[in-house]
Amino acid sequence: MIIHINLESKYPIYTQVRNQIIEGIALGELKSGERLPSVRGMASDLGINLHTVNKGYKQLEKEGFLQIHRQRGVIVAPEEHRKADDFYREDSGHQVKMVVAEAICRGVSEEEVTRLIKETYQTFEKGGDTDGNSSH
Amino acid sequence: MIIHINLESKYPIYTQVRNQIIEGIALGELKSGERLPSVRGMASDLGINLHTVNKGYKQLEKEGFLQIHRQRGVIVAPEEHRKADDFYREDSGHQVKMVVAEAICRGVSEEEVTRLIKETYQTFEKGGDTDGNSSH
Amino acid sequence: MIIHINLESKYPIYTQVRNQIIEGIALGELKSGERLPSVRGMASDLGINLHTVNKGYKQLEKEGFLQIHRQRGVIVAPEEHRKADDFYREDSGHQVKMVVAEAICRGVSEEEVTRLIKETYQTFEKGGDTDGNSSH
Amino acid sequence: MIIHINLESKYPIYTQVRNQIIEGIALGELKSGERLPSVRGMASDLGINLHTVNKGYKQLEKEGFLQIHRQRGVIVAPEEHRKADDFYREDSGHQVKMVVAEAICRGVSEEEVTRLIKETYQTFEKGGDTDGNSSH
DNA sequence: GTGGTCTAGACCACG
DNA sequence: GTGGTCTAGACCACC
Repeated sequence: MIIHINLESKYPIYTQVRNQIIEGIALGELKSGERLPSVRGMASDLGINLHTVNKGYKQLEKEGFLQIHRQRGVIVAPEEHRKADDFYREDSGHQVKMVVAEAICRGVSEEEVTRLIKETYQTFEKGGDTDGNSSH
Repeated sequence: MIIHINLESKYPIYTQVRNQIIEGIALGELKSGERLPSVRGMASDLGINLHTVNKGYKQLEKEGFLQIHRQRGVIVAPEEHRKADDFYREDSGHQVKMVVAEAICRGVSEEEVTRLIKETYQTFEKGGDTDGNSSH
Repeated sequence: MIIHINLESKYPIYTQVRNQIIEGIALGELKSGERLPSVRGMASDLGINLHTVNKGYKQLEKEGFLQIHRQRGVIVAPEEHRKADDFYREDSGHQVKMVVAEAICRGVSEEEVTRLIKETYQTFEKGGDTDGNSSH
Repeated sequence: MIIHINLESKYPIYTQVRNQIIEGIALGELKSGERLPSVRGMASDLGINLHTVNKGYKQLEKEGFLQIHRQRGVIVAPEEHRKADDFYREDSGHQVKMVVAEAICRGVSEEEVTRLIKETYQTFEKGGDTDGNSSH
């Protein structure tokens, strides 16, 4: 599981960390129960501040993706802990709404969006993220 | 065109303004060439500062959704000005990737996501004519 | 002498009027002593506010390009009245400096800039220099 | 890198800041990757408001001259990010046209303009001080 | 009356 | 300590 940090990105670093860990789980690179590097280790690997990594981990814990134990370290939560809840549904619904609204405004058809979704699913099923590190 | 501001939202106010104007355009409530309230008028309606509205308007102008004229106010840009460009495609691609990744992590199937997209498109289409013939 | 107003331009309308009158003089379309449309006439032709035309005219008068008489209307000033003065030299020097500075920053060579200047001069000379006996 | 603000100038303060930073880059005083003062520092140095500095920085970022990072401050963009694009070419073409038109009207010969361009280039190449009357 | 510019001062997000 | 956001209020440019 390699994480790429783009210091030029408009997204804060802790969000990049969070996003790429979620991608890792979706790709199957990170499995339930698997252990992640310690906050210090990850921060050192990425050359960033340890508070930044900690913030990403904490958010993932709050969202049900990770479990943080004082002694046992950080592990990927079992699937049951990260089922879709109301908060997730509301948030993703909003994101989808904005993606669709902007697509309509820009003249992108529903077929194109659906195809993009399908292709994106395939990249995850294939287990190959080919998108490298664009704008993380 | 009514805009609701949520001061508790994690999204900054100017982004909420931006998003809801994009929704309005997608819904066809705002048509090309139509005039938006002045920054002062909108700010007063929403109970927020005029600079905040101005920032939302400026971003929409940069993105090609609006045109801001010195004294003639703010109008919705013609469709040609808001076609999909590379910057948009990269950004929306990233958003879609994160939506899909989180959906996979949360056990949401591709069918569910596709259905949500479809339903969202329908809510916009139901809104009626999404501009396109306003230029005659 | 036809003037085109671009309401979408970032330049104020009165500046567009001013600029195009200067271009007209440079092209020889407007000759010394020639009469310009009245403020009202020009405003009506262009479909703009008469104060806007008036502001453009007033600036040109201040700069020595026009003479405004209550009775005889607006005429192009004789060449002697629009010779280069210190104020002009300072201002154009500053404009040239910024053009050059930005060209350097953007990797545009001196040759390219000089060529652009030459080409621009040619477009004006092609327009036909019939303005008295100037030596340009 | 010293910036002079002229409160009496017809150019807005944020533009003066922008222009002089571009001059600094052209002169080689500011090199790619070099850090600029923080908005607060610069504002304090110049005796102006931090929002004014911020606006100048933001414009330079939009134009590709600077990169603004959340916590790492403001740095000069690498040369690749500030290559000539269509928008620049159109804008500089217009500026050159007006400089030439006014020069013709004022009886300034093409040779004089070309010489001024050459001299201006030399002041930048020399890395010398051109600041006699910058944006005053 | 419109948007543009500038100021002043506060709190937050980020690292 | 950095830039980001938001507020409040002033005056100017433009039409």
